[in-house]
Parts: sequence; structure tokens; C-alpha cells
Amino acid sequence: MDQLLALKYFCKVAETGSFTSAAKSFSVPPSSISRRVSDLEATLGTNLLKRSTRVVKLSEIGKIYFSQVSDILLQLEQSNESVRLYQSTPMGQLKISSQVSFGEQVLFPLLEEFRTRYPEIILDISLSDALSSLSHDDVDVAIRGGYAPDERVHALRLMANDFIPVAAPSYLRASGTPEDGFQLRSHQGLFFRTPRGPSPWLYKQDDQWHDVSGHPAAISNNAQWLKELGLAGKGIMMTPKWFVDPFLKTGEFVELLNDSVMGVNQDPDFAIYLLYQKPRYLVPKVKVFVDFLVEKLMRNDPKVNMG
Amino acid sequence: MDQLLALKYFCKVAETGSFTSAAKSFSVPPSSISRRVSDLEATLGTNLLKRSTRVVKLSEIGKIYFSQVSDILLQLEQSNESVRLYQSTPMGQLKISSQVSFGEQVLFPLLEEFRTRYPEIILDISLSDALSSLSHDDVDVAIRGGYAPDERVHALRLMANDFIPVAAPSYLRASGTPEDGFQLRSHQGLFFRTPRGPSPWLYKQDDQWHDVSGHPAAISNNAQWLKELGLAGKGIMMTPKWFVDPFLKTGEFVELLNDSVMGVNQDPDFAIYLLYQKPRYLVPKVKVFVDFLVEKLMRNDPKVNMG
DNA sequence: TTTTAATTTTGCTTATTAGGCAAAATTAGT
DNA sequence: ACTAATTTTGCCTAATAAGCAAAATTAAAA
Repeated sequence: MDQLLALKYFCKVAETGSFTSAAKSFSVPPSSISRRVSDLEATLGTNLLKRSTRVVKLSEIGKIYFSQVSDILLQLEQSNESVRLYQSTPMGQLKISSQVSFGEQVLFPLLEEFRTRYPEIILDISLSDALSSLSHDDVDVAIRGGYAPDERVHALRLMANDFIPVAAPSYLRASGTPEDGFQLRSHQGLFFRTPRGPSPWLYKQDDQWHDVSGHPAAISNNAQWLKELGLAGKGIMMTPKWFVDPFLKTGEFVELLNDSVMGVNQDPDFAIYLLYQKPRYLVPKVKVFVDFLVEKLMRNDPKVNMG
Repeated sequence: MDQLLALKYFCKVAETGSFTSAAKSFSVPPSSISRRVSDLEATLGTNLLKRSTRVVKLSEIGKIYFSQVSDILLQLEQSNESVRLYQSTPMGQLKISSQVSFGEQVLFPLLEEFRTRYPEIILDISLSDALSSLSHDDVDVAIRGGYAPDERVHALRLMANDFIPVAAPSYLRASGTPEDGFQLRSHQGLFFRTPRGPSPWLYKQDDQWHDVSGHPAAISNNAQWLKELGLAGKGIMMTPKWFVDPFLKTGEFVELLNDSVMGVNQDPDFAIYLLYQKPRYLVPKVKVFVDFLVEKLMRNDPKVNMG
């Protein structure tokens, strides 16, 4: 028996709830569908479908089997597709999802070079801090702060995402410079709101994390606005280094508590990750983008770990 | 092309590094392996293997494809295995539909033992006197008084369902004990309302059925309430023996007209039936429940007729 | 360089299995 | 009870995998 064919037939029947419509979508007579599915049931020794001329429903085990098999078929199709595309040149739409700040600050400046290098790739970038479901494929690659989420998703660590407290010199003149993590509590704070709520200020002392969040002067999901407030001396901001790097160099921002361990998260491996589905790496447009970002952002550590 | 077969062949070749040894492990001639793999490569438009008579190695893309495909094959094998497990072990949700009185009186006391015997079966019981259409059904097994309804549905006779007239001693003291079926007509009656209407009292004499229903003192589809009225001496009730068995033993109810043929229905084979679908492959959870009920309720008649 | 030996590929035939069509069977809804 | 949509079955044809033997290929030995 061609089991793969039987599985495809079965899944189509499960989706459409009808042998006839499944037969139409494969352009074969309904009898073929009926026989293949029966064969499948015979080899499994199970009734996957509850048949009744008018309505075809999944049995209890049929539901479970369907959900697994349809996923498997999808994977296989992706693998096949990837192999077919493997030899072709990088082209087509490349959908990228990124966090807003990282996109604006780090990604955008790089893209012009990418565009000239691969003119046949049309970039489609969407910036959002909400987590996009990479699995159901509205994007080819996603860039997120956090940690590896899924088995099937490959997470490539792009760069550290350590948060540091910064403030404008004018603020420090007016309110004083904190000498100790706990002193932050009496300062004005500019808080970034993630989809999971405002990020707290955490301070590690003697292997213990303490919440040292200051008085909220402003809360927003727009990092740009918070940065402007910070530059205007309205308060202390906890931010990734890469976000304020240029201002630290000009002195418009000052890094505080250099020697302390600060964070917005207790996870030690908090970083910026490039996420993509493993089989998609074979698709040229995805491969060249991943390789490009690795080249641009990971020069120090040229070791690329591919699964 | 049987792609699944081709994939299995390909993976085996990749693992063993040889067409010949792959052929041996499938007990087919090497030529079959060669052809299937070639076909696969043709449909993918790629060379997966670097052939050279002595050694077969994977190409770059072949390596990646192999790692993905072997994973997919493993998943599929696991799914198939889980179906087989389901088919060999009683597990999953078991949906049971029963008449209210029978469920409360007979079924519930048995279920705790069933639950401990088959802890992986989740019982889902719904009690209702309306006939659920087993065919278009949401239930695995149904228990109904009546007769075998359908071809596709297997009806297993669980126990007799003969109706007898009973009354409380207090009622008989007050209103007299009927000596003859026709005398029932002048008594107070407690009538059970089925979905088809109140059950009449029928009396058989000289091969003729007579309606001998008394004056309705109460009508309800709730047998429990009628029983309470009966115990309080409010009238005569026509009821299955199993429903009032404990009260007959204590003398709280007295069976009337012992020698007469009474009923609520002219069918001679009126009984409690266990109904379940007769699919090609019987699911273990259903089988063990059927067997369990047979064991508990049909000890006297050990003949079990399974489809 | 030639030979050898193991292995893969090709040609052809047979066996197996899926497709195709029409008729029969089944059942939800009128 | 009937109707109409749907699934299943029977039978034939077409497609394709298996089986076998011979040819081709090539790494390693002579």
C-alpha cells in the first residue's frame, strides 16, 4: 500500500468531512479514497472514521492520529520544498518579524546592504513586540529577546541582551547618582511595557534577586519615547546596551552601577535570538539572510551552529 | 511513486552506506532500492547521494534531508504505534447513555469497580429517557428498555424488564387488594411518562390484552418521585422489578396479581438492552465495558454473544 | 596499467496495487 | 415512507514495484 497517499487521503477526508469532496480535490473517484482509507484502517487495525453516509466524523483515536499525521505531512512537504528550492537563487518574499526597538536600531541600518547584495529578495518586515507564532508560518524568520522556545524552531543566539540602568547627566545632577542597587528604589523610572507587563528592575546581590524598581515616571511600549524622556533627564531607564550605545559614547547617557548585576529577568541566558524553522534553512532566501545576520552581528564569534 | 517507501529505502541506504545492505534489510533486490531512490531524487530534482561503486555518501543537501526525513519517519512510526496501543489497551473517553432510573439504580453502584479496574478509561455518563440516536451518536454504548432497533447496532439483552404492579401495604389497607386485573381500573395509579406518553397498565387474559389503567393519581417522568408516592400509599405503580427490588424484600412494597401477566407493552421480548455500534474494529474500551456489564448482570446466563 | 571484485545500474518480465466506472447499499432530511 | 446525496462494492484496466540476470562502474590489488 502507498501509505503516504493513504495518509493524504485520510487527512483530506478529515478536513473536509466527506469522501466525495476529498476525491474531488485529488481528482480521483471517491472509491479510491474509500479504498485507501480502508486499507489504512486495516493496517492500523482501527476505525479512524465514524462513517454514516451523510456525515463522516473522526473517531476518538482518529482525532489524535489526524492531528499528528497532518503535522507530519506538513513537515515532509516543507522538507521536500526546501530541497527543491535548495539549488535555486535567493529570491522571493522574505518575511521578517522583529522586536520594534531592535528592528529600528540594529536591523534597519543593515538592510540596505542586504538589499543590494540580494536584489531579487523582496523584504517584508513587520515590527512588533508580541510573539508571532513562527510555527504557523506567517514569517520566515523572527528576532526575539528571550530563549529558545520550541523543538522544531532553531534559535540562533545573535547577541547578548543584558540590560543596564542609564540616565542623562542632567537627571543625575538633579537627583543624585545611585551608588547601590537598592538606592534605585527612590529614583524616577522609565519603564518599558512588554506584552507581559512592565519590566521590573532586578538587582542581584549575594545570589539573591531583588526588585528595585523605582517610582514610575512613565510606562510605554514605545522605547523611542522612553529614550527621549531619558535624554531629557526625566528618569532612569533600564535598557539593552545596544539600544543606547551611541548615546553612551557621546555622554548623553551615563551607565549606572557598572559593577552590579542588573536585569529585567532572572534568566542568565537572556539574549537576542534569531528564530527560524529548521527545514527552512534550506530555502536560499532564508539561508542567505541568516548567514548575513551572523556575518554582521556575530563577527566576534564566527562559530555558527547549525542543526 | 510510493514516496514513503522511497524515503525508507533512502534512509536505510544513508544509514548503512550501501544499496546492497539496504536491500538485504528489506529483503528486496538491490535494483529496487536503486530505482526507488533514483525516483525520489528525480521528483526532488536533486542528487541526495554521491554514488561511487564502493562507497555511497550523502551529498550536502542529502545530509540535511536525511536528518529531517529520518525524524519524520520516526514520528510517523510513533503515531502508528500509539494507534496500535490504543487498539490493544482500554483507554480514552467512554461515553455511556442510560435511562435515568436504570442508571441510578443499577449502573452507578457498579461503576466504581469498573473505574478501579480500568483507571485509564474516563467515564462520561449521561442519563436520559429520550432515545439517543446511537448511529449519529455522541455515545459509545447506550442502555435502553425496548427491543433491538437497528441492523448496524448490536443489541445485547442485559436483563428482563418485566413490569409488575406494586403498592404499599398502607394503600392496600385503605383501598383493598385487587384480586383480578380488571379491578385495577378502580384503583389510584402512579404513571410513568415515557417520551411516547404515559405507560398504560396492560393485562393479558385468554391471549387478549386489556387496558386496565387506573385513575391517574400522578404522572411523571421522574420515577424516583413516583416511588416515593407509592411508598406513601398514594396508589398502585407499574414498575420493573429491579426498580423496587429492595422494597419488596423489606415489605415496604407488595407485589400484586402475582399469577397474572401484566405489562406496559404488548411485546413479549421487552427487556433492558445494551446497545453499541458494530464497527469493523471494536475498540477495547467498549469491549471491556460490554464484558463488564455482562459479567455483572448476566451471571445466570453466561452465554455472551459478541459480534 | 591491468586485473579483480564488489557494487550499482539497466533491461525485461511478472506480480501487485491503484485508478476508473457503474451499480448497489446506506441514511439524513423532507 | 420516500428522496437524494453519499459511500461502498465488483470488476476491469492501467500503472508501478518486485524479481532476475546481465551489463556497467570503479576502488583496490597486482
